[in-house]
Amino acid sequence: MKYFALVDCNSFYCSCEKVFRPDTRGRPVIVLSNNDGCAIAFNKEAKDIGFGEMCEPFYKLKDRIRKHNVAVFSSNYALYDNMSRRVMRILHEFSPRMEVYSVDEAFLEYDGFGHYDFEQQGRDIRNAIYQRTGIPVGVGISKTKVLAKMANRIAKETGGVCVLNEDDRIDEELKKFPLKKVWGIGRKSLAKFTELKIKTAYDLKTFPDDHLIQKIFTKVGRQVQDELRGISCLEMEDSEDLKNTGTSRSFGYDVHNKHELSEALAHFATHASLKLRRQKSVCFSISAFIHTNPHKPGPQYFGEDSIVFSTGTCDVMKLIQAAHQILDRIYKSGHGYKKAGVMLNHVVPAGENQMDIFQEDPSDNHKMNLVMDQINKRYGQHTIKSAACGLDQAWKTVADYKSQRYTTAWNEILKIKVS
DNA sequence: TCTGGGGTCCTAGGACCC
DNA sequence: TCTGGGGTCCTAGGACCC
Repeated sequence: MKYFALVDCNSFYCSCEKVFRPDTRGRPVIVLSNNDGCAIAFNKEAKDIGFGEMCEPFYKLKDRIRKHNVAVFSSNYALYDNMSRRVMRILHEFSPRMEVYSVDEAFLEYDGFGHYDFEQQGRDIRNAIYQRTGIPVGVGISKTKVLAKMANRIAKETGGVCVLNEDDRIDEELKKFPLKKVWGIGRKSLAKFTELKIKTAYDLKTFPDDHLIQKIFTKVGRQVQDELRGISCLEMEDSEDLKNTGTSRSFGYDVHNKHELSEALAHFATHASLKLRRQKSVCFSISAFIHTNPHKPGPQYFGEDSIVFSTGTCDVMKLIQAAHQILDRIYKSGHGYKKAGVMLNHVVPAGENQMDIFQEDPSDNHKMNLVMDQINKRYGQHTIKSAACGLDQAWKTVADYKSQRYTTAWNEILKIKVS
């Protein structure tokens, strides 16, 4: 019998900020999305006083934030990514079979051969991560991924570790567990389940008509149902390579000028191509889009197009060029653009490109890409870049409450004053 | 005034082929 | 004029996740 553990960092972004800002201890903490647009992460203190609705616009919260002395941060992905890596590295010591599911959570698999004291294992994981990173985590362990997810939810309310092993105990918890909290059940299917009078996880587990579930909720719904029954359908995914990747941003203001859009797209293509090169992959197509602000009244425009390459590429210059070609096709003057982005699709490992990518296309300058990456790694992001990205980048997103990159930039390292 | 960003998987249906 | 059946591949869009 296999077992799955789900380890999930408690309000991860807030916890990262708290590690370096002990003065926020005991205070509510909120982290904002890109562009300081809306609130996306809340610590327990913030949730306790009523915050917690995902993606509520920041401007609507300002009064309450002031009233409750909430500590507010712009999102600082350099910090979160680095803290995430530290957590994952520690976690890896606990099982060789690990799947990093997101920036703040990972599955561990335990095979059926060893005899494990899972309660103890859970406590050890928590202690190790907290001691070595300052990040608190919850650990849920059970027979399937869906049940491990559920155990993790329970763990967060009951002291940090929850092991669901005995069938009677599982059923008891399933009966108390609302369907909408089950992993894989979203808003749309919840409505349909309600029509079928399926309200709890237990209702779904014991629903007699499997064919009906298959018909309405497709394979996905059936898998959730089986997983709740303790039949494992969702395996560990071992490849961490992205299959698609992209970069997009909302702008700090409405952009009317095509030149600014072209700079932004160059910037996004640069960023996305770096993600490709990091995992030693190439893409066979690029798409780019620009769109107006959907929250504003008046005519909207959403322009998008793509270009397919005959050979895979991760060459930043080639991708910028392609993004600009797309912009020429989709740009319409007279609109104020609020958001744009670049996506790289049909991604495959560079080695799987029909021929060796490093010899295949002479127009791809790989040496130059490698040198640029090395310089930027050593001296900081954007030290060297294509002039197409522009210099002032006035369209940049707003981030008025950003903390320092304590762990990844020498000049922003934590300073301690002794007085 | 101010409303995020980045992913995955699945299915239906069209295009195409024999 | 009448006009089958079966298969594959691809893509757009839906749903879900963090």
